[in-house]
Amino acid sequence: MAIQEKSARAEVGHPEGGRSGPDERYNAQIVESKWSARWQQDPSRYAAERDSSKKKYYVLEMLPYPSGALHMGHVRNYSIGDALARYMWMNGYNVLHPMGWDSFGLPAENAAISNNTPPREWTLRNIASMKAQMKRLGFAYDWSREVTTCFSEYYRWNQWFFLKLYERGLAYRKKSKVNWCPKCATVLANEQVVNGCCWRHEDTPVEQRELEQWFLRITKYADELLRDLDKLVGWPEKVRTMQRNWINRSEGVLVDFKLDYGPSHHGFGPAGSTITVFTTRIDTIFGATSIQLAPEHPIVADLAAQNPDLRSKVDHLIAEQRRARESGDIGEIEKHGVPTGRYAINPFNNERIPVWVANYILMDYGTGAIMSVPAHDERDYDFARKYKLEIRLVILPISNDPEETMTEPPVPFVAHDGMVINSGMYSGMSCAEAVKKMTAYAEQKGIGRATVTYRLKDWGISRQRYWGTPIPMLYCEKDGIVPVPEKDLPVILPENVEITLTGGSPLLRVPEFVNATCPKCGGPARRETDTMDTFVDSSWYFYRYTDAHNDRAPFDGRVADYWFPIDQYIGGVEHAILHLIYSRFWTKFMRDLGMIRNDEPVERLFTQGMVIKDGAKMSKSLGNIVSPDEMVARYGADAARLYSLFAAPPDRDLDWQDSGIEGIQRFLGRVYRFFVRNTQARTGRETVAPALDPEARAIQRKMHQTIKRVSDDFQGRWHFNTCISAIMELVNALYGAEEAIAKNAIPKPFLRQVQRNIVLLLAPFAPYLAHELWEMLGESSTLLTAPWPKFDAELAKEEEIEIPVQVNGKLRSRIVVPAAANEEFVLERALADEKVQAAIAGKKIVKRIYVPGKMLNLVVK
RNA sequence: GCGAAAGUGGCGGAAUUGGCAGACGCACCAGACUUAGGAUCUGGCGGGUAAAACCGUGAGGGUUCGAGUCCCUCCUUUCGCACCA
Repeated sequence: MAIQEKSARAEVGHPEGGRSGPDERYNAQIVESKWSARWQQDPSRYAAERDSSKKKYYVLEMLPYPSGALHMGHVRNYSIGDALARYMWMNGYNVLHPMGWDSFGLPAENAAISNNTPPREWTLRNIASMKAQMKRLGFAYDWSREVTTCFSEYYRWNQWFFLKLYERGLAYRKKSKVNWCPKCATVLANEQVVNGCCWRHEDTPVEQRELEQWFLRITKYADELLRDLDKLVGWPEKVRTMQRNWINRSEGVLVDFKLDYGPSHHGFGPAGSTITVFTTRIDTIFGATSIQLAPEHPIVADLAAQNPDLRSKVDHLIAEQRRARESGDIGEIEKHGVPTGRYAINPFNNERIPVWVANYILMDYGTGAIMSVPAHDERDYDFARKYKLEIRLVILPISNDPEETMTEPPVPFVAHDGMVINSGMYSGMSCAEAVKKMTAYAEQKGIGRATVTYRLKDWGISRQRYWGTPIPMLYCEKDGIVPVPEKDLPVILPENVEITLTGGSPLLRVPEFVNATCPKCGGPARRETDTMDTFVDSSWYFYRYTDAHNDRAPFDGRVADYWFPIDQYIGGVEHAILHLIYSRFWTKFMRDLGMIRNDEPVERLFTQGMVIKDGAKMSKSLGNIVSPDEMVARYGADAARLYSLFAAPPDRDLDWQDSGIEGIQRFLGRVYRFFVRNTQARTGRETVAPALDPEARAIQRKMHQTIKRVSDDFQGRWHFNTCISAIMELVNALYGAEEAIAKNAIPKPFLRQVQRNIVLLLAPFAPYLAHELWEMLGESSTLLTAPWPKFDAELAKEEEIEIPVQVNGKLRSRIVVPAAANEEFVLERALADEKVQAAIAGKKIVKRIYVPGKMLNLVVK
């Protein structure tokens, strides 16, 4: 209520007033509606040029999910991107600044269930309202290139890509353990599991299910995805590290240990007679004193089949691992295990070592089996201590001191740069040498091979959901898995589908969809009813912007070639390993298809901080949401945008304060009022007199300094908060000069130049006010492409500078000297200063440090 | 546990290269204009003092003529990774 009263009153303004009368008051609502209406009339206003001779600049903000309304995080993201796009326009670039909708996904289905609205209708309605919000906020998007991923014009190309992947063996179907979110009622990719829970439901533990699924062979590009991270120097180091960790390449050796169950044993189970372990430390193999298997290892299943006691113990370990995974503190659980009573032979020394099952061995990494070397691995050490297994030292530290080398190190000794001992013919070698020789030996004897293991797994893209891209595959009784022929694309997602979160994919219950004809034999076939992960949609959408209406291909490679790579991509860090790794993979695949020539999609990446309120991330459950609509209604779009840039540097979290945006609103009003009071119609000739009075000169200096500060930040740190401070300082200086203006001490043409530059500096940040003032100045050119102001380094220089004078490092006085003064002059003035004299009285100057233009320090005794 | 970033007035934040700590804004205080102020303008605003001195950038050490900034130890917060063999 209070809010409404307030805004109502602000809109009307107040009939009377002190210094600022009614016509001086800045009414953002009226001014912004006026410009908004004008901008709508020219849809090609922000269109990128085709066949331009200008240098291109592709600036992109991550496309939103059409949830229904923008939140402040969006506003911040887009305010950064929009400021940059406008800055680049003003610098003469051919700018591509598009926007679209990541519009497939589960929330649409949830909405369908809770409000009985079809997902498509719900989604399109949301898009319409969010698009209106974006327009009201004044973001300069080229809407002629809008991409909506839930339209068949778009998702048919997802299907087309899928066929290409399938042709090249990069899409395959396999039955495997997959992550299942019970709330989403669908499978999740590894990347979508966060701390053992669903990425969308942080309190819902992910379950494991055995399902037939489609996978994309992203691991084929694992090495390149890792290697090329080094090239991405325009990316935050943090994101590169996260991707490196996620891919987690490790070089090692697979070694076969033959099972030796002894004479009483009758045959092996279906899993065979060999345990293959993966190790990165084959040099320690003579120190292996047991084999440890993951509880879900097939050999364990064989052994447990004959041993009910072992079965129950193993089941216990499996349950424990699952609990740990779900609670997210894998790694914290205590290590324990059970002996199987069986043995395996170390192929290097023919030693019989016991086979155990341990809860710290993961089935989904390496081979799910390790050789345990307690003396040289911390986990193996803990385990061996607990179960009294032998700890055998086979590596010694190397030191320059010969005596030290021979000293036994405390175990576990995990260094890689030691010397091998107790290892037969390998004793005396360095670790590195032993690794080489032992690997060669294993390969020669056929008992092992060098290999590379990744944590990165193939990308499971099947989703048992309705609102996504249908996977263009058919199952024929006679011909098996058959791809839908390219000419039959798109496979259209049917409408009027009953949506529930139980009973598998909703498409299963649509016979017209499921029942199809096999293109090979003409017989009956069943259509794949799973849809694609929505991260497929976002893996290549930014290529579509370059050629958004192509109906013969996803895009024209020649056009994409002009625009790619994206010069600047801006979004939240939460996509560091999801979207940003998938889209790198997709780019490499498209390159290998011959569609594009770039290896990477994004030249520079910027991850903006979150918007925080009262110390917590804005969320509905905490009730600390600030609605952009409300901010626009109360303070205007300019104020909302400007504040989102002013409150903190863009890479840091932003603490939203309502009183802060009021300050920004005041600033905009101050600028406006200054223009209203001091703008005069342009006279014919406008040349700025070369010599200015000191008061005008001070303004001129400040103006050039401000231009420099703002320009520098766009080129460098993007600390728009300080840019805006700088503009505020310039405006404050003009307020201080109003008396001088009144008595004509500031030449009018010069003042006009200052005003013009202020508008240009404001244009990327507060486009509405900037346009209003541009018009007020009588400018007829398009502000969007008006040249960015240049600063003159000479004019920005101070003529007189204040030099702090320190005595023994303590500030004692400040003296004002001409900027060009030399050291002798500064010293002379300093020594003449009373306070300095007092500080050095009776002492001798033993040293002096003069930093030209910065400070003078006298060291006295 | 490992790794990264951060810690500055009542608050958001400045100080880009080791060189005047606290720009700019908020809040607050005072004055002006006012019937009125939640508008606007002007001034004040780290602590301390009558004024100075002096103290002050998470804590403690160090390097330096000089440290918010560099080095060492520690604390706190946030983020990432976490039985990865």
